[in-house]
Amino acid sequence: MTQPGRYHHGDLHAALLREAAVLLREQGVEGLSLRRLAERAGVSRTAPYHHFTDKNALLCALAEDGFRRLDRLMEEADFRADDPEPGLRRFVRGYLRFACDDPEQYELMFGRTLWKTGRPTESLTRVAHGCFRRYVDKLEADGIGAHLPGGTDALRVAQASWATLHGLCRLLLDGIYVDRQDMEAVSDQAVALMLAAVRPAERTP
Amino acid sequence: MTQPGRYHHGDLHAALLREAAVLLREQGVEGLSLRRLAERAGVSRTAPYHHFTDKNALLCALAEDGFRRLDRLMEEADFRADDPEPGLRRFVRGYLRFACDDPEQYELMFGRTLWKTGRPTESLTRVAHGCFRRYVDKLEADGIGAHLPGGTDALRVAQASWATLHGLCRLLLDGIYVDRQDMEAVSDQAVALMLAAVRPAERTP
DNA sequence: GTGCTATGTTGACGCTGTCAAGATAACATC
DNA sequence: GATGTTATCTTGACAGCGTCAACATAGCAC
Repeated sequence: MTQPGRYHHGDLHAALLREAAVLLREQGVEGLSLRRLAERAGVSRTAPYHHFTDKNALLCALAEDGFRRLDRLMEEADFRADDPEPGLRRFVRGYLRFACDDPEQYELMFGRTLWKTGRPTESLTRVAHGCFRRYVDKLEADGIGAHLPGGTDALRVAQASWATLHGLCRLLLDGIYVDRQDMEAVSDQAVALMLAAVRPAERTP
Repeated sequence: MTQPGRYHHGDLHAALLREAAVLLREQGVEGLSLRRLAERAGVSRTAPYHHFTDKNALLCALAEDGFRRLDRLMEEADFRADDPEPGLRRFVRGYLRFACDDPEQYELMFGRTLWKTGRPTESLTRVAHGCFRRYVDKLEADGIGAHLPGGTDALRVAQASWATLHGLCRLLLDGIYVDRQDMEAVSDQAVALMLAAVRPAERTP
């Protein structure tokens, strides 16, 4: 595909994304420069600009792939109404594993690079929101909603619980207040937290 | 202090930190370059290197200031044993306000820039950990520990609940799954989550 | 005054993203 | 098959960045 003698690359678009994913995993966003990327793909510095309007655009495409994988993880989630615990526990572990398997990818997906500094592509926003939407729907459809006390929106539970997961991943990956060896215990604690959220009505005053 | 005719600045160290805080607030970390900083302080490009070994060192100092302010917020926290809710609610609001008042500062304090990419100063690490330590101690001393079911460590509760707060801030500030107008509701939900965590023993099976 | 040290200066290097202008290949149309 | 259009890739250039080396100046101890 990348024949050396050819003036045209063949499928630079895909090659760039592929190489970018590798570079991201190995070096993080900071190590991912368009120039180095181009070099690895055996192409000149500015060639990528014919396939991505921007560095931002390329990163968005990369993050989008990540969200699609995360979405697949979402599909598999199953919060059974009679006892949500095992499903929830499996989901939490899956989420954490996703983040820990490729920290740089997770960072890119949820980090400030895209959402704050750069501007997220419309396409990226759609996929990312679809992923969250699926989580909310899952929570509702699988009957969690039925357990909620009056006035508590499933959306709020979704937001708060996702925040817990996300915060855990960030603290873990950046190594601030949680480190790798705490992971299991804190993960369990997070599950307990989230579980408690969906049945606060059972609390005794 | 910054008299134009003088060769020596007078107190460049402090001036740099002061100007850096402004620049950070206005433009974010991305807009904070040493060169621009030097220019604003009315000094040449490399002058800052006589006061900070590195850009990383300067950022660490900046973040350290933030942690000291956060620590003061920690001191004021008061989780009463008989009913932790109002204290917890006040604390959560305070934390969120802290993050929202100066998002860029919060980002710097907890972001990847310092903890992952750059290397945090020993001094920064000490202050940041002290801040968390105080939270754990507070939880324990204020009697939350007494409510915990056997085997649940206050440290775990601290980690999980801080993760919730942190995740909430990140989602909020980066504008991913939570936006400003959800803040109040999600904040309440977070309080409920954290509250549930400290009295799961009261759950009925 | 003499020397030492802290603090400031300019020059330079390599890296970055990105634009402009030109070269080449591929492909559609005649 | 020749021609024109378009997609793709090239080199050259620019401004910005962090940082090092070499040099200049001020302040302070002796």
